[in-house]
Amino acid sequence: MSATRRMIEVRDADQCCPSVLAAPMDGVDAQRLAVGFAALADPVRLRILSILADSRAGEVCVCDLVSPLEKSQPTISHHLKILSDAGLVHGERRSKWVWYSLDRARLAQLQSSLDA
Amino acid sequence: MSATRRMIEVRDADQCCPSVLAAPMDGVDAQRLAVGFAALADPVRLRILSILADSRAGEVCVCDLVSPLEKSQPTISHHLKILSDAGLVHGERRSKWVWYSLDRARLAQLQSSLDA
DNA sequence: TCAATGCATTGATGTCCGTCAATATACCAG
DNA sequence: CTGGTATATTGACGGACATCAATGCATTGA
Repeated sequence: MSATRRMIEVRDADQCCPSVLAAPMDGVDAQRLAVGFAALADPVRLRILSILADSRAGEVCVCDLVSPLEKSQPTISHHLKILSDAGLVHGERRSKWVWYSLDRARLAQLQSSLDA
Repeated sequence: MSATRRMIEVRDADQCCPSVLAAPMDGVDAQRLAVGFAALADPVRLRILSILADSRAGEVCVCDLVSPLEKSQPTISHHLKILSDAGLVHGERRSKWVWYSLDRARLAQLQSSLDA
């Protein structure tokens, strides 16, 4: 899988944001939403999002996450892949480093699915 | 455990809603938030919340959940306990039935933890 | 070309979770 | 008290997940 290929699967505007409270949800919508919240259901991943949100440049490389989170580098990569599959972050390779940034729009979608 | 005892552990207003995006989160806050999102990270539980939100009286008994969700009664009870422990629903016994209702304030807390 | 660095993937391990059958508990009607 | 109904709990099973060591791949610099 090439680096330039990795973005095509990320998002489809229609399939992301049913509302929990607006109407009875069918199993398919519920399953999709559950995957989104599952990405948020881990303290390491929440802290990754938090660090990304707080970064000056809006992005950080993996090497800058390992030490503050006190997890191994493979573990951090694992969590970044889950966040990336959920559309919450995007990674871009620049020379030796991969820079990850937050997708605030995707986060807002999940948030709005909880609208009253 | 008696029915009247079950409410004491439910909530403490201070411990529920750190913000993901406002500042770097410590592990304790992240852990607490992750527990909240984990309660939302299952399609059956999301559909329970959805059914509760859509109910006329604002509450439904367990017996009204089993058939639409196509899960066994113990499974539904299991999910209701998880939602209850997370403070997202509350159950009240009235005669033979236990009526569950949505805690919209708790849901709003989780939602606001994703504020930009 | 070679060694070093940054990141991803694989494989293994222990733990947690969703599910249901069986059982227990609570309540009510008779 | 007895039987029936509604819900909760227990125990067991299979699958998913978090974690890390080892390894692979890509990039850079010498």
